[in-house]
Amino acid sequence: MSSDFRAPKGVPEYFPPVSAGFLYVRDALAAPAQRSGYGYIELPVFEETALFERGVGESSDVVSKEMYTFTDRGDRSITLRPEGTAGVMRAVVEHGLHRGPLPVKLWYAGAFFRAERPQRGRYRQLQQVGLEAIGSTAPALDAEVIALANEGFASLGLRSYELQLTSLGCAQCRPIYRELLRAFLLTCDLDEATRLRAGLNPLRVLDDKREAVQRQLVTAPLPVDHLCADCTEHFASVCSTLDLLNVTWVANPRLVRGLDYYTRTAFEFTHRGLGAQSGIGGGGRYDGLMASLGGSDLSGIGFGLGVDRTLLAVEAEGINLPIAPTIDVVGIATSVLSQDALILIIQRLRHLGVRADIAYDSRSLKAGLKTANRLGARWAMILGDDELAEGLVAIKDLRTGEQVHHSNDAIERWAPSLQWRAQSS
RNA sequence: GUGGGUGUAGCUCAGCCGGUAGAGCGCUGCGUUGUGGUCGCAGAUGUCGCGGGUUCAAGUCCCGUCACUCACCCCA
Repeated sequence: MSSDFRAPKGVPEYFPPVSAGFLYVRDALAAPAQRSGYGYIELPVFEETALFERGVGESSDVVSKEMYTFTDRGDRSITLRPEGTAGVMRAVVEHGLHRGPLPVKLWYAGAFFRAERPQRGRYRQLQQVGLEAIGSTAPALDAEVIALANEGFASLGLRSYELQLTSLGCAQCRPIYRELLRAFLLTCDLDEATRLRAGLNPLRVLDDKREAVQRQLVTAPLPVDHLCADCTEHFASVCSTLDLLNVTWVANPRLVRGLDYYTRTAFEFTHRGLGAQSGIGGGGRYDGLMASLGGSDLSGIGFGLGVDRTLLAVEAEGINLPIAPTIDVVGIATSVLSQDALILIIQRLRHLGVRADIAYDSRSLKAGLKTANRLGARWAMILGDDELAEGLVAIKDLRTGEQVHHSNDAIERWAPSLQWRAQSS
């Protein structure tokens, strides 16, 4: 409170015990990809500004007003990545990753940055788990990607979320529809900012939350009603495959993603109970993106899942994640002599997979036990001159109060009994 | 960028119509000599966000400012 420094505005920080939940959620969201043929890709957190301008689209809010952009010492314009897809595509093209079997399947996790006004669930530094499958237009791949996101959420025990799905059309049918919508929007009574958006990117007006706007849009033409034959068939196939995979979804013909590159399949996972920021993940197909970045004309599909928001969703549903305790045993030495022996035994235990710590600064056995208890240990291991003389250690079960002695040269035999396994909720 | 709410102990918060600051939890110690968690007793801790104004007197009223927060816009 009275320290000289504070964390930058809008940046969430996680520390024990909440940070364990953060790691658990992040890993759970990434797990489905890792067993489905996706390889890990580690990318720079900053890129040339132009990559995002061209990839994400200059008319998107993300690029036009939410990027952390600065000039580096070589006078280059650099931007902290606001999303993951553009960077993945750049890396695929740059390193020729698409010259192997297609589709190229990659997953990533890390921090992204958007210079927005922070609020609940909306941060300037956000954590995302994402994946991309590049080089195939197969609708079954769209379904796989969506199903993997769904599995991630479901594996956490989340229930009150919803998958919304639509198709935005392709390079053939979208431009025609776009003009149709633009013409329709000209007949509406809109404020200046919205009118401007209608001119630049009319699709974006469709999911405006304001009722005054939505009221005028009830008769607006919708993308799904103006798909070409190919897109219609593709979308129908995606839907039926999702049904086959038993993934529940609802059609939202007004769903529009915030990034300009999406074509055909677009989806979003929303959760009630996060406040105003309901999106916990989303993605879609981006068939023209790679070509627009100067690479081959390969299509792709992917998603980004918000780790911060998913953690909020888990909390909102009151889910107890099966998180293992941070330690099983705390060792207490009651004399200077026994201290060295204790350090060695603790090290052995750690190597055998027991989570073990030492009550370093406890001035008495009493204080040591108190420390062990407060650290959440299930057992205390006591080593004093008496035990040392007989080659023993005393193991006290802090829950029952029972105490037994073990020989300290048969550690392998009793170490397994000190592992407290996490229980699922 | 726009609007609302809130700033008091480490945390959650109380403090009425102004009278020089409190609770619970947590923390430290004691109650056993080598036995914690329960219980009992004792104790420590605050620029009452910051600056100004009104007043004999301001945590309390007024103005400004900063921070946090929720919401709009937008998004994960």
